[in-house]
Amino acid sequence: MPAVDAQADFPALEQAVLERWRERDVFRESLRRREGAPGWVFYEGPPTANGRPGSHHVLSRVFKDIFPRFKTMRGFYVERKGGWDCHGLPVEIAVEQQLGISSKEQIEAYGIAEFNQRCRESVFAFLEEWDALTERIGFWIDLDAAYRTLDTEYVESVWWALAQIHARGLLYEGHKVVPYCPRCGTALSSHEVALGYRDVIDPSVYVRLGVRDVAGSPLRDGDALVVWTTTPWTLVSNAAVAVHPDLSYVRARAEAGDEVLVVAEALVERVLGEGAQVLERFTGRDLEGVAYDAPFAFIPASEYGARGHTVLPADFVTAQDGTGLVHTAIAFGEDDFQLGRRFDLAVVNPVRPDGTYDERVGPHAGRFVKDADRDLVEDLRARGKLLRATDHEHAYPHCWRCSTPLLYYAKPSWYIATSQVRDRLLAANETVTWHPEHIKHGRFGDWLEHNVDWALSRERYWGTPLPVWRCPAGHVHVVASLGELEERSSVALDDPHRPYVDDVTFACTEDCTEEMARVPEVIDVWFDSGAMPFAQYAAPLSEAGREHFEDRFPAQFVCEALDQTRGWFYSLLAISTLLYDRAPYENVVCLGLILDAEGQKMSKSRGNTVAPWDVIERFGADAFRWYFFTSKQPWDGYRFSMETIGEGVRLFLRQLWNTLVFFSTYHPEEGVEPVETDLDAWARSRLAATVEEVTERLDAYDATTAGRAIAAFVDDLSNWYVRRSRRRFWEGDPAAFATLRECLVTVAKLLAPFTPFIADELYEQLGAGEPSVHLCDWPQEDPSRPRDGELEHAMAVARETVRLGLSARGTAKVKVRQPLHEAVLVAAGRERAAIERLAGVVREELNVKQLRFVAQADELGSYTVKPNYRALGPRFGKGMPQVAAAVGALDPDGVAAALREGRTVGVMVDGHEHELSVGDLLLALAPLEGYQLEREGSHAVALELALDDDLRREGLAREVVHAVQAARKAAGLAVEDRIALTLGGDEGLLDAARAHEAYVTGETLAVELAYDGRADGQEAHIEGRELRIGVTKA
RNA sequence: GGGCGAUUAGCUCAGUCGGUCAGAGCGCUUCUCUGAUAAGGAAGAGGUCGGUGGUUCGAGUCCACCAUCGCCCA
Repeated sequence: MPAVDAQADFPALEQAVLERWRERDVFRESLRRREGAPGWVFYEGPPTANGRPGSHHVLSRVFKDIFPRFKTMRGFYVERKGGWDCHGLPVEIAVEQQLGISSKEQIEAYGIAEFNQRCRESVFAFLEEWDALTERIGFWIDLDAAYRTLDTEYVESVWWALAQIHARGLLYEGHKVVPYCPRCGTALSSHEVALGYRDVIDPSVYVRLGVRDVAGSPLRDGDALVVWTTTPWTLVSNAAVAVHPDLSYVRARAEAGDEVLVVAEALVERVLGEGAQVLERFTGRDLEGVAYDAPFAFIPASEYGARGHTVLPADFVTAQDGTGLVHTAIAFGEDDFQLGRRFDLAVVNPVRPDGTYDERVGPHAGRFVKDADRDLVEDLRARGKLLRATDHEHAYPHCWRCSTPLLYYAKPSWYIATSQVRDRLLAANETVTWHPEHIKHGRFGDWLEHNVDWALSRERYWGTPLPVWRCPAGHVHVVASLGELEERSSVALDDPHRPYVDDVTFACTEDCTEEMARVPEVIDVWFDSGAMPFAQYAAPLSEAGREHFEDRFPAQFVCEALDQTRGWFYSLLAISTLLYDRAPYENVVCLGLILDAEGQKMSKSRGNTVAPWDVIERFGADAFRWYFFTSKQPWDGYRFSMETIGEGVRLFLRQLWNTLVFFSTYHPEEGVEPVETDLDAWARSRLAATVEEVTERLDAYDATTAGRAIAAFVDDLSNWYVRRSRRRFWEGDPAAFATLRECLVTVAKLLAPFTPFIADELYEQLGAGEPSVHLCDWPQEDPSRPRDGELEHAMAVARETVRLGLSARGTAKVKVRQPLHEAVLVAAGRERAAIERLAGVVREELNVKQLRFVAQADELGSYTVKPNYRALGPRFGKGMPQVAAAVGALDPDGVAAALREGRTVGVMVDGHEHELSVGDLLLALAPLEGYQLEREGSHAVALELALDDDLRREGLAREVVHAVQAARKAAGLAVEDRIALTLGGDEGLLDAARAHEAYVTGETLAVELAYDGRADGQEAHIEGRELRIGVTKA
């Protein structure tokens, strides 16, 4: 093969690979080759293309890529259909900003048709950049056939799903309390609410409410209930006070005061201060029905119904904070609302949609409610109803686009009764494998446990229209398709969006003469994306689509960021459970957040985002991918920095590449006998082990460990196999080439899902047959070459021995270039056999003439003996300290001798004799004077440091070679150039060179060697002696 | 306020079943090797494994509480 460029520029190389993929149509070919194979299904969670893709999109896209690639190579047919999320408030807001408007009135004045047309265009504003980035990072997905949630067929599938849900009685209009932005005039989704929490200071007020009707209760006239709130503006519509029926309450008097107040017993001190005097105890149940005077008189009790301004029992009340008595304003809190519904209290809302009080709240009418807080508190104080007022700092939700504090409003909305299928949701979740595992019963399972009905409708414009038609008599019909709509109305719509669909009416489907018209709302975008398993194929309305869907449901794999637990992961599960009573996915990988180098969340507003293109241009897509896959477990999140990615390039990709460069530098020689060595067998065994581990980890969706296993193998290959085998490559041993080639080709395949560019270039350079590595089958263990565990162990021992020997040299400050006579090794049994098997390797690495084994350490050091806790702990339990003491008192050399001979050693514990055998004790070596010795556990290497003249000369000869090599390099010669060499200078050095002339010429590729020391040569100094070197290309 | 997760060397992270191993890489210092490598090898400095209790013969690992950070929710 031709020589590979060692300085290859990876980003440029990747561009060339991309070009090759296009030319050879590799992605489609990889699918064609698996036609008819068992399917493995991946669902693409659709992004919205109305903003630039960021690094976090690269993260999710590369994880969405790796497993489909892996499964394809494993023999599955893995369709990868792209998708785009097209609807929703984020799109509307972007368009509002373009238009410079910010309210519903302005949108309607602009015209819904025009507005929605703008939205339709804006959705794909950055489609080109998305497509370009997707291709550039090697995410193989079919973007041509991508589903789009705005397409008519897609909308129809969604309608069909809603009709199914309605047919089961699970779609209803309900009054619930929703977070609402008074400025924007719409309810917000929980997602949007989560974007806007902010710490604010609100008044914290304790209000006393005098009781009126105490008959049958433990209270007396003149007592007052104490309630607490941080939203004084809701007090004007106080409807009731809630207590927990089982909680203990008291009548009590503050130390200083004489009034009798009612609070939860647990909160007496917090509310009334130390020294409060408890007069009487009772449970909340006893308070039920007690009437009280409302904090404000704007709205009379009668408006609320029979139980207005009385004490009601409620399970949600706690004694955690406040007073244990909860101010209840039906329209402004979910708990309040449910309580009101239960006790038949009317919803009285004196707040207008724009967040101001209406005329019922006399002096405050027309004011924004939160602005009235302070005045209302003063009013309470003036009328003696205020017990205490302080400031309270807490997180409060604000509109994420206009910063207005949100209000919680009871408003009519359409809901899906998911809470009725909660058990089925939980059962479906049980069938899912989550990564990381704790999501299953943690964040996600917990969320399902507390499932509430899905607030489906949005009072907005750009979305899938809610297909609910209703007549003035209140009959409701849900339309399941455009075909049905046309049948009923004789109107054929091309575009199902607003405003066109708003005008379509038809005769009531019930026994009724009225005309049905569509309700004005659109639906939550999360329903769109959650419907993708069938809607992406226009199923079930299209017959072909239905078949596609049935073949591809459920998915084996979905992957998104952690925040999708309450988003897409939930909407998928909910819809799938409602329609098919099963989970839509089998394996979920959750990805963590991307943080900047300081650990701050990346966001546009902070301006600390890292543009993906910068990374790609500097290091390449593979480097980016490799960083995400292997730097850490993906769900833990990333601290993102260019430097870390650069490190990965240097340590892994560069190392791999240079191994290829080395391979391409030499060529097998004709006529050289292949000699397969232990090193070859070792490399292949390590390769097999790596294939096994990578396969196993990828099957478990663990790219991190899998990738690190590949890196460990490449390191072994480069820094041990190649380093140890260099001479065989120079000499052209075909066995070495075959081994390295096999390793590199297999690494290319293992790496294909991780770093598809470099893997493919590696494969291409090695000329391994297919047009692309991505068309290969995944490597499998070769039954004729099983793993050789004994050899892997032997090599590990040999490398450890070398490490100890080099350490000994380092300590003695004897250069490796200086040969030594002997290394003395303490090793026995399996270890000794291992070192003997690989003695050549050990001798060369340590540069010693011979190895001598001693089975016992007596010659080199003395033993110490320690108890093996792992073996003895379970046996002796509490007796371990005594055992340890007894073992410590043993004579180590005696123990060593006994164990060597297979005898046991006795110790006395608690007056009983116990026999300890070889596994119960750990022997370690202590060094003895006189040798340079390194030890670890029972294993040691000592070096004989004495030099004779022969060794010295040989050492000098190696110094000469070293100097000549430096001269070669300085002369700019290529590694394979043959030279004419002349040496001159110090006689001792020349003597050494003469004595080892074959070695010197062989190492330096000198075809001639003269000792006349020409004057134009380079000068070197070796141990203070001068050497003149002349190097010319021969 | 609740739920979940995290906390190990200056930085980025491993650490399996509770056992005698407190680790790797990067960075730093000093050597060294080089016929592929911006590479490799050796030595050194750098740690109360966030804290406090508990369980246990034995805790980085299990439990409780606390602190800090993050995410989700209220």
